[in-house]
Amino acid sequence: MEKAYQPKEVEDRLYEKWEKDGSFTGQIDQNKPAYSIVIPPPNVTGVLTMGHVLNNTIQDILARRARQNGCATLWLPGTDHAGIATQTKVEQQLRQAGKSKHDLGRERFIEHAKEWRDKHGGIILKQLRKLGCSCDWDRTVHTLDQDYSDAVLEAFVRLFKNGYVYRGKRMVNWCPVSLTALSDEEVMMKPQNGKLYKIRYELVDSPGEFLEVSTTRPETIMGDVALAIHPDDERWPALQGRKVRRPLQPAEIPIIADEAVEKDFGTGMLKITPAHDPLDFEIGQRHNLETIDVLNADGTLNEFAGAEFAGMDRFDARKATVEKLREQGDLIDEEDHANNVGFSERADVPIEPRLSEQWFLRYPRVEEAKRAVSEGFIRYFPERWSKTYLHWLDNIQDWCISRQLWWGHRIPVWYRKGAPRNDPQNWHVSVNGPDDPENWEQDEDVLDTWASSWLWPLATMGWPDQDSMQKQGLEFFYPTSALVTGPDIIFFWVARMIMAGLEFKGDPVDPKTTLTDDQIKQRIPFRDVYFTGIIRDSKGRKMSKSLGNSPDPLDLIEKYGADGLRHGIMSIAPKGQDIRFSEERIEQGRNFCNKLWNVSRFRQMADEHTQESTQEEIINRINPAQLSQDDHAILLRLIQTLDEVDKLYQQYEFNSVLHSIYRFFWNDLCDWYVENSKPRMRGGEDKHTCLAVQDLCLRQVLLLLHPVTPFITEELWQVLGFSGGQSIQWTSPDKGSTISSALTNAGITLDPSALDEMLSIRELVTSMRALKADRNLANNKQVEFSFLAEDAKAEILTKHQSSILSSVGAAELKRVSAAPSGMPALVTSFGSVYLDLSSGVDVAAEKNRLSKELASLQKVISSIENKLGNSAFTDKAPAQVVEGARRQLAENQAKIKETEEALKALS
RNA sequence: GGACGGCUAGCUCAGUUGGUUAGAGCGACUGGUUUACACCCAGUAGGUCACAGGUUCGAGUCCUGUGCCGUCCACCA
Repeated sequence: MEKAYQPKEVEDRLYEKWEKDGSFTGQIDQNKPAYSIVIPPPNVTGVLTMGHVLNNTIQDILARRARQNGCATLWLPGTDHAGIATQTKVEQQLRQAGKSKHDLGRERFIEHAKEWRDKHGGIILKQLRKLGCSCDWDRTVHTLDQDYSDAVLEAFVRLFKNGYVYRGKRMVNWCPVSLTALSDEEVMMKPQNGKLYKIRYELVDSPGEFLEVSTTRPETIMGDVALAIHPDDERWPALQGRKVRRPLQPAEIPIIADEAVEKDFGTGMLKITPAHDPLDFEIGQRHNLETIDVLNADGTLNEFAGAEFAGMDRFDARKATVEKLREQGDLIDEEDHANNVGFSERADVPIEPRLSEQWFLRYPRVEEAKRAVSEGFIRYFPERWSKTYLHWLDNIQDWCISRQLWWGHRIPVWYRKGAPRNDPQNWHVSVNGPDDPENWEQDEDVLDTWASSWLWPLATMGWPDQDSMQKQGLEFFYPTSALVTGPDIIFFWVARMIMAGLEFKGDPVDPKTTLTDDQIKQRIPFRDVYFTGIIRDSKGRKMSKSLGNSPDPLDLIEKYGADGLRHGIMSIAPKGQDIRFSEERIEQGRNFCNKLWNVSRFRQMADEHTQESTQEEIINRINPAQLSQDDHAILLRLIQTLDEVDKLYQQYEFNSVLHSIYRFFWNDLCDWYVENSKPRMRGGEDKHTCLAVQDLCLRQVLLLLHPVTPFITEELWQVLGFSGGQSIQWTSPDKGSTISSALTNAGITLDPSALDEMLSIRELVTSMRALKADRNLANNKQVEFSFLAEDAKAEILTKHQSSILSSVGAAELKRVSAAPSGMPALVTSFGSVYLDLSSGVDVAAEKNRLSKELASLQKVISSIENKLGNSAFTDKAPAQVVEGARRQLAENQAKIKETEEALKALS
């Protein structure tokens, strides 16, 4: 074995073998419990980020643990077509070649985009393999696959037939760069420092008299169709029904009253521009006002804005209109104003509220979706996200699902040629289109990407085709066991998947009928949802391409190994908290693997029984008569750890899992047990027993760690001969109780007091080492100790003598009957320990040290005495606590006494 | 404006249902080639648990309020 673990020599080889052996294949097996996960499909042209590493490592841990536990396990991978993002990239690339999508036309553009996707796509799936992800790659799905596309259209058609889908002219969020409508969820509000302009409008019937109105968007004044005041506003008793002159594109517009106007904001007067503001649109509807749209789709002004501004970009036009108003004397005031502006998530430009014909979805099964989570049929980890989810459902708005793009699922609606489109009589809605296509033209728009990915758990398993569902095991694997994703897509994806599952899984249910609890349980797409945190850089900023603060996971794998990366990221991922990334953590993950490697190497150097070491065989190698207290203690700790880790895994407490394993493996097993086994292995009679105990521990540690660090654990599993010719993937760690009973059956009963004993011996060793270190004595300098203790304690010390000596670096630890004078002393729970220094002792320094010790003991004692002197405490506190305090008092008093004696002995 | 989360050692974080003297890793410092590992071992220093009240025999932990940081929702032109 190499001196240090070399991941590169192991990872690719093992991954290839696993894949070849079909380890990742999700076999339907009615004799086993099913365990399934569908991957949150990454953008097909995306590359692996740290977020993916976290997310997919967790999924892999769950999948591998399920396989170990004997489940029929499916982790289903795939990608989504990422409508806007991909189309934008392809268009960009065309533009560089001096072309636009219109030059190609729809068909050829899509062909082109597919080529582009196939060339640049799928990288991320290869990267996931590097990370060790155990996906069933034969079942990789893409949202634009034929079957998947059919499912998406089928869902649309069914929703349409049930009256959930409708077409309408409405105010939507328009992205002037991507030239498409967006859903509310795709709009991000950003605080902006803008200006609030006060503009005057002249009263038509009273020239020279003006009303003042505040606005942040003077470039839309040409679209004003009214001014509005609040009906109860007493400042303007007689304005209603009168008219003002619009200062740009002059026209007479009425003054109206509407409750939506805030009396206390600005001047209390609102200009109404129904084409460019959602609230104004509503008011316009109420008062039957006309709509003047002064903007083009790309955010430039159109001819209704007047020749002077037509063609100008909206932000240039803002400046120009302000100038014009200033010249006319209509600009009264201009002040700084902070407000929130909606930005397009993808293009990162302010969206325009825009009136347009779009397809909308009224969500199905909203009430059942709430019940699914509030009743715990679906469990959220951490639980608190359920509140966010429920709040959204309580305030749910219809979903604008049409996008003015070409890249995506084209809406399966055809209009009769030459007939008015707004009359549903002239519509044909079906998956395959009309039988006489020559008389119809299809809707130009495609569906929002999320309107395809919301079917992910269903459509990846063959829905809606009966044969495919049968073959792909929908009934077996659905509901999936767990979903691992970020809380940022609760609305985009999680909530929608739940509603889709409730609506589409199983036999259709009349929209008016509410689902029963049993139906809900069968239809939900997943049982547990684990929400990861967001990975931030060391300064707490979100990782992003533009900041360049996101490391390339592939570089990290190259440097630290996939296991190192996985271990590192998992150890810093508290449940649901954001994660502060730093490369040092990954380094620690690598170090952990190396430690595992080396303790195995140490074990192998002993060169015995490293073939065919099954659990039974290992236990048989133990000679019960030779078991030391240390053996008892480490086995007890092993059992504790097995139970603890199992519980933590079930709660998705991954960082605690690793912490627990770390403590057992590194602190207890390596630092203490293996160190203390060295003298025994020098040829003591109990060498074989000691090695067997090591094997037992190591074997379980590998099993516990395998989901997290699959490569190194598989490698060592083989090297140490635990395999019996089989991969580690199919063996689960034991429960504490099974190890216990296996030991009992072999005639081994563990002594429960061994644990405490080991801990106090370790404490003693620590103090003795510190006493040496204080005097600048090197660890390996063999010194002599003596101790003064009562018989019972002395017996224990004698029992542990050899490991104390080797751990501390001492030649002798002899019992004395009186305090030796002039020696540095240590008061411990075992009695007083004296360090024999051949050279002179700095008496003053020793006295100082002991006095400090005494003072701190006295402080502790007085606090306990206070407590015990308080009758309220002794009366009300549980007897156990009071008893603990008494015992503690006695112990500390004894220590004081000994310390005083030690002080005396110094002089 | 509303909701949620965070504030514990220089840094990153643990800290179960309130109960001994608040822990770990990293970093710092000191010492170290003992039959694995310097990607290691041993040890030391370092904390008014954000702040203010309250409940309690007892509060990092429970309650109320405040501050700061972060996230989400809403969107007064």
